[in-house]
Amino acid sequence: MTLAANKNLSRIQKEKRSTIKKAALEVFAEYGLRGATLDKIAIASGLTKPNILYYYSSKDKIYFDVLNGLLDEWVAPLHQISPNGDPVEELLGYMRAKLTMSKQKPQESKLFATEILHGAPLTQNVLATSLKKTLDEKVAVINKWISEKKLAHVNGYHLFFSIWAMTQHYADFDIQVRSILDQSEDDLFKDAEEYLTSVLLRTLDAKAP
Amino acid sequence: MTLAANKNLSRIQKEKRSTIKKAALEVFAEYGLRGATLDKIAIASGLTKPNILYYYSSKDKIYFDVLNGLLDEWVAPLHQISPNGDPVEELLGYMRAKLTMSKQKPQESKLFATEILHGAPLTQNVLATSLKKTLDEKVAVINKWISEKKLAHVNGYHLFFSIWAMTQHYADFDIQVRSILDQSEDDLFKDAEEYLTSVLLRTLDAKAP
DNA sequence: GAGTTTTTTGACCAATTGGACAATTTTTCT
DNA sequence: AGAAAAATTGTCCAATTGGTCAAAAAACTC
Repeated sequence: MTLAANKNLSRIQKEKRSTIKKAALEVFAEYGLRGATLDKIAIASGLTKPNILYYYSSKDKIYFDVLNGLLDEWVAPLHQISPNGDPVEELLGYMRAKLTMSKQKPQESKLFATEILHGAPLTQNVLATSLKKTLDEKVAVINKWISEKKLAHVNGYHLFFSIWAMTQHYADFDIQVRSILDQSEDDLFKDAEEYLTSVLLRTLDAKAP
Repeated sequence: MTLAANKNLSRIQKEKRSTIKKAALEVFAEYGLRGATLDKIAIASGLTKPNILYYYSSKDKIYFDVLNGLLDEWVAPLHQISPNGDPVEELLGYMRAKLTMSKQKPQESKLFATEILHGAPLTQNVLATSLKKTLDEKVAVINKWISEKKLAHVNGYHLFFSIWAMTQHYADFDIQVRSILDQSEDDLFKDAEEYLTSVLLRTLDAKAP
């Protein structure tokens, strides 16, 4: 956790804060920080505006709290990559975890994308410290694997960028994807996984030029 | 052009509309439609707010005009893919064109991303008709190439999705990329092109399982 | 250069916004 | 049950917003 959470909160406080965060996620994901209004969050949560401000002293505080909850979740799958596993399997697993997040938590992905797109006012710090540190470590693992000939010679940083980009695309740009492909969600993600698996397998295969 | 443009406009009208659109692109790309204000556009353009409203009757009209100019540009490289060229070269060229756009027109990319992310209120129509039509054609070309054994057996739609995602990522998420990689822009895009070329070459190679 | 049209602007307005606050209601604790 | 604490809400406010309008200033025509 980035912030001490649920410390000395009553049952009602925990419930209401959770209700507010859930509603706020919907609204922020759809409208962004500046486009979201307390009235919209109030309606989405079924609470009154002053009641929301009783739990969060400002709109920005809500945004901060929602976003902080997201960041940990966003980085989490990265920690699952084990230096001891099979390189290709580890990275395929990471891609699948990210793709699953896109399917099951599209709002979170969109909110994160909006935040970065608009200058990452609240996250730049975390990106430059915590995320960079974790990623540096994982890229070191990649480079070790490459030196052991277990992986094709790829740029580790850009490998992760491309995995992020390709998987999050299905959440962030879902409207575009769905304008073009008229499939059920399950079929779409099945095809996506198949395609991405094929791309990664070919990209990472140590036995290629 | 999506709309009849510059029809019977005086010199001043052309100049001022262009000034407004340029300033509006900056502001919309940074703040989104709802976060952008006429005051910000006024300051960015050096005009007064009523003067802007003399040329565009509303904020939405400005957004509409700016976005429409973008859409053509966004789809254009797709038309350059020729069924008669070498398949891999054609698709590599397309990827490079999109990557160059990300480098040279990041604001356009961000504005487009924001629009899609927030539900594509103005573009959904274009996506579902014009873009879908063009993409269907190009995927047909891909499938022809595959049947001629000139290309690996890939899902054409997801191939394009991944090219879009990977190239636009460098514009849309530049803040994240730059938080992690502390390079000059030129070096960054050189590495990106090298990596993406390698991914595409391996993904598209007809002589692989 | 007078007259007409186009462009520009200061002052203003109504609606929406984030937020304050006192009063009321509900919950909790004994 | 009754006091104290916590939760809820109706009402209000100042700031910001998109947009109007009449008057002034420039630009263009003859």
